[in-house]
Amino acid sequence: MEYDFRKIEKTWQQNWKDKNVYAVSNTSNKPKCYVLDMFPYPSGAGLHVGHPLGYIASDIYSRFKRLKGFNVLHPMGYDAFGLPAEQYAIEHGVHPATSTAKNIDTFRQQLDNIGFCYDWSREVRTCEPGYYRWTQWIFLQLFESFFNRKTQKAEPIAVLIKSFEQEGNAIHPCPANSSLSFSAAGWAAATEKEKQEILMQYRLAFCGYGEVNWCEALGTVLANDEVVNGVSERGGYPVVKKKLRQWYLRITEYADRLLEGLETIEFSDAMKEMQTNWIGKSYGAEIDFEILLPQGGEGNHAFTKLPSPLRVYTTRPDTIFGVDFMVIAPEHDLIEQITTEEQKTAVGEYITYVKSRSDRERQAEKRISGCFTGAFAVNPFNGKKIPIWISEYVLAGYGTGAIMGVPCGDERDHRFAKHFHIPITNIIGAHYDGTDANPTKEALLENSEFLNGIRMRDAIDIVNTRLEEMGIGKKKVNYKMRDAAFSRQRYWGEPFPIQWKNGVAEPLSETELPLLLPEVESYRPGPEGEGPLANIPEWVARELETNTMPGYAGSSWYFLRYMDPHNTTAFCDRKVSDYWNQVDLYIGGTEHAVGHLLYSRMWTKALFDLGHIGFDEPFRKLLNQGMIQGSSRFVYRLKGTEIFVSYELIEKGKYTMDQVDPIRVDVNFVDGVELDKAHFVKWRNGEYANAKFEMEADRYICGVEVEKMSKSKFNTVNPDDLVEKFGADTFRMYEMFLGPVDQSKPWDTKGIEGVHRFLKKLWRLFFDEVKGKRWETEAPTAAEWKVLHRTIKKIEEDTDRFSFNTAVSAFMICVNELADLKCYKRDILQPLIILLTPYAPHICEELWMALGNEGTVLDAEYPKYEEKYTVESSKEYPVSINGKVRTNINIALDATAEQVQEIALANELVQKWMEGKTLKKFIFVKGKMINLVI
RNA sequence: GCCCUGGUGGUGGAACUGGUAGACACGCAGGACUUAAAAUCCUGUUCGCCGCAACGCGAGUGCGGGUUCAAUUCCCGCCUGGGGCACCA
Repeated sequence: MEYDFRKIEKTWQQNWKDKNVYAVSNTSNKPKCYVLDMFPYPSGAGLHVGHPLGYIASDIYSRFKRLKGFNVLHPMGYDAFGLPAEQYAIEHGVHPATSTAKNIDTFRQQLDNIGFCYDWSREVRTCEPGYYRWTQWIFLQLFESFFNRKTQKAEPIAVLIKSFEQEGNAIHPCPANSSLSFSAAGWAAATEKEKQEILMQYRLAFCGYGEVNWCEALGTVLANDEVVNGVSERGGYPVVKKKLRQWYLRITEYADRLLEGLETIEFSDAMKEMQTNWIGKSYGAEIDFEILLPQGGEGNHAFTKLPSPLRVYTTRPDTIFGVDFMVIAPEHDLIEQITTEEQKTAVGEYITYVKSRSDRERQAEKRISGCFTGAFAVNPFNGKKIPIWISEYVLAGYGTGAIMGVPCGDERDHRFAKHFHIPITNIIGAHYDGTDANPTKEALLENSEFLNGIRMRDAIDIVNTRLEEMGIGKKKVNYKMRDAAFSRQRYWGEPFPIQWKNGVAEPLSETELPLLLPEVESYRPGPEGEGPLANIPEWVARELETNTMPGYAGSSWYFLRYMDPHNTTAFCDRKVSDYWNQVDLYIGGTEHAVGHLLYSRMWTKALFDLGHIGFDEPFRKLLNQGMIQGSSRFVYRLKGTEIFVSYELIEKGKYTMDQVDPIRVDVNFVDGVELDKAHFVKWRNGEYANAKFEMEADRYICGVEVEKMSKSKFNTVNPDDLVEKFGADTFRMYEMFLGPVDQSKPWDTKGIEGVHRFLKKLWRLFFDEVKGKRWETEAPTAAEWKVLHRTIKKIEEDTDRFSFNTAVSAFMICVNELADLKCYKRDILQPLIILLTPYAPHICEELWMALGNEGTVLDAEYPKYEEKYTVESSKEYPVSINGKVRTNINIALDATAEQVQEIALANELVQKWMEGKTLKKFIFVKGKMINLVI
C-alpha cells in the first residue's frame, strides 16, 4: 500500500468541508484562543510560496491549541480595497469589484489546496458594504470624539461642547493650535460655523490641509513610491508638493498611550523599538529668537527688528552658546518676510528646487544644499547675530520647522557649516576635534558665559529655567509622529459618511449607513486633484465628501469583525468581543511595523475609551514571519548574437560580464542552476527559438541573484505546483523546515524531497508497500517509549515557542529511530500521529482512521509527556584540558564534583594531556561538561 | 541619511540560559537490490596536515580586537546582505 497523497488530501479536504469541522462557536466552556493572520491584499498575481509561510505557522499553532483543549478562533479574510485594483481598472476598464472578486476566488482556491483550518463562515472582505458600513460607523465615532487630556482618553464631543459652554476652552487646550483660547462668552458669541471650525480642531477624525505629491500632467495625486527622482514613475512627469484638503486621524493624542501600551504586549524588542522611534518622543525646549533684517544694501550695519520671533525646537538648550547659524525648512512661513532683496533670487531658485524633491530624497542624500536668507537671529544671552539659512534637511512637519545649528555637537549641522564655510564655535573644548561633531552630553561647557564649567547634561535645565524667566522659551515634549493622513484622492476605498454644508462637515446619521460606493464611468481622477467621485454629478450635488478612506481603514479593526461577522446591528456584539477578547497570536510581516500595527492599536484604544470593547490593545502577542525572497536565474547572451554562454565560462574568465546581456529566465524550468534548454527555447512564444548554447559538459549553468519575489523577475514559485507534485503535507512541512519562521530567506525548492521522503518513511511504519498493514498491538519496549516521550517533549516545546523548523527535524529523528528499532507498535504510533497532526493534517487523519479510530484526529487528546520514560542515569561527559576537548568519560549523573574530579584525573588520556603538570582549577558543570585548567 | 535585522560546511539550517560547533535535511561520492530505471537501504562528506588505514595534530561560526577556565553566544570597532521610512498593502 503506497502513500497516495493526492487521494488522501482530496478525501480529507472534502471530509472537513462536509462535516464542517473548522466551524467555531462563540460559546464554549473551553478556554479561548484567538490565532490571527494578517489578511492578504488579493493581488492579481495570486499566492506565491512566500505568502503561506505565516499562514502555515498559524495553522500549526491553531491545530496545536485545539488539540490541547482550546476553543480556537482562526479566521481569514481579504483586505480588498486598494490601489492596484484601481490601476487595473484605469488600464483595462474592469470594475475593481469584479477584478477583486476574481482575485479572491483564486486566493481561496490556493489556500484550500494547502489544507488550512480556517472557519470560512467568518470570512470578511473590507470592500463589501456589510463590512465597510461599520468602517464608516467607527469613523463617525472618531469624528464625534475628542481626546480629553485630563482623563487621557477619547470622550464624546458633546462633553467638550458642554465644557466650552461653561468655561471656554480653559481645561481643554486645543491640540491643533496651542494658542487658541476663548471664554464661555466667547464660545456663546461664535457663529455656528465658527463653532464647528473650533470643534474640528479637537475631533479625533478631522479635516485640514496637507501636502501631497501632485502631478499636473497626470492630474492626480501620487503615492511616495510612485514618485522617483522628483518625477512620476509612470511617464516621468514633474511632481510638486500641493496643499489639499485632507482628512486626518489625531493619532498624536494617543502617542503616550501607544508608548505605554507597548509594555503590556508581547512584540519583539525590535518591533517595539521601531514603534517607539516612529512615535519619536523627545524632551526639549522651544526658544524664541529675535530676528534682525539688515537695512539697505551690503555693508550697511543698521538693522530692523521684526515683530515676530523665530521659534526653534531643540533637545539641547545647553548648547545655546554654540549656535553658529539657524536653519529653517523651505516651507517655513517666515521665509517671505525675512528674505532680503539681495537674496530673493537665490532663495526663490532654492525653493523651486526643493519642491521637486520627496521627503525621502531630502533625508537620504548626503548632498548638502541650502541658501542664506539675508536675515539674522539674535542670541538672547549674548546678543550675537546668527545668520538664518534655509535647508532641505530641516523638515517643516517636525518641531517648529526651524532649528538652531550647533556644528560642534551635531553631525548634520557640522557638515552644513563646513560646506558653507560658516565659522564653528567650540563649546566643548577637547571633546571636539575640528573634523567630526561630538553629540556628547558629558562635556564641561566652555565659551558659554554663565554656563562655563557646567556639565552639559546639567546645563539643560539651567538654560530652560532662564529662558522661562525671560519669557522666551519653554520646555516642550515633541513627537516625530504626525497625525495620520486619512484620505485618498482615489476611487476604490470607503466613502466618507460626510456631507459638506456651507463649508461645514456634517456626519450622515447611522441610519444612512452604509454610504455605498457609487458606480463611475471612469476611474480617472477628478478636477483639481480631487478623487474620481468628484466626477459624479449626483454625488457632488449631494455635497458628499469626494475623498475615500485609505487602505488601512478597513484593516484597522477587521480582527473584531471576525468575532461576529454577520451582525447587522453592531460592528461586533459586546458580549462576543468580551469572550474572544484580544488576539492571542498575531502573525504577519514586519513591513507593517509602523503602519497597520499602530493604526489598529489606536482604533482599539478609541473603541475601548468609548466603551465599545473591553480591551485597549488588540494583539497580545505578535510573531513576525520573515520574508521569502526570490532566487532569480540568469542566462547570458553574447551581445548581438543568439549564443548563450554558460555561467561557468564567465566564472572561469573565458567571457566577461561586459560581453554578455544577462537575461532573467523563469526559475521554474531551471533545475538548481541547470537550465532546461528544451523548455527555454519554447519559452515566450519562441523568442529564444534560435538559441545556441556554449557550455562545458553539456550542462548550461545559470547565474543566481537574490531579490524580491515578483512575477516580473520570473522568480516566483507557485505553491499549487508543489502541492500537486508532493502534496500539501509535504509542502507545509517543507516551508517550516526551511528555517526559523521569523527569518528572511530566499526560496529554494531543492530540499523538498527530503521532507517528502520523511512522510513516506512514516507511512511505511504503518503499511508495507507489498504486504499492507504493518502496525501491531504488542507492548512497546523501554527504548521505544523513550523515543516517543523525548519526541513529545521536544515537539510540545518547539511548537510553543514557534520553533517549527526544529520540530520538523525532531519528527524526522523520531521516525528514523523508530524505523531503526523496527517499531510498528500502535501505542507508540498513535500518539505520534496526534503530535504530527498540526504539521501534516491530511496524512494524520488517514493514519488515525487506519488505526481504527472514529472521527477527526483533531478531537483527540494531546499526548502527555512522562519523564519516567526518558530519565538517564549517566552522561558521556566531554573532558577539556585548558578549554580543548580531549576525551569523553561516562560518569553517573548523581556523582558529586569530588567524585567526578577523581574519575577525570584517573583517566589515562587526561593523564597524558596533563603532562605531569598540576591542576590549577577544576570546573564541573553538572550534566554538561568538565574542564581542567593546568 | 535614519531606524530595524541577518552573516555558521558545497546548500538550507542546528546548538533554547556562555559549556562537545555543524543536529536534521539537500547535494555530492561510493556501495547494495534491479536486465535496467524508479523507489528503498547502507557508508562517507567543515577545511588543512601526516598517513595504507586506524589514530592523531592544527585551524575554524563575516573581519579586527577585548572579557572569560570556556565565546556562534557577552562587549568595542569595521565590512556586508535584507526590510522599513508616513498616499503600495
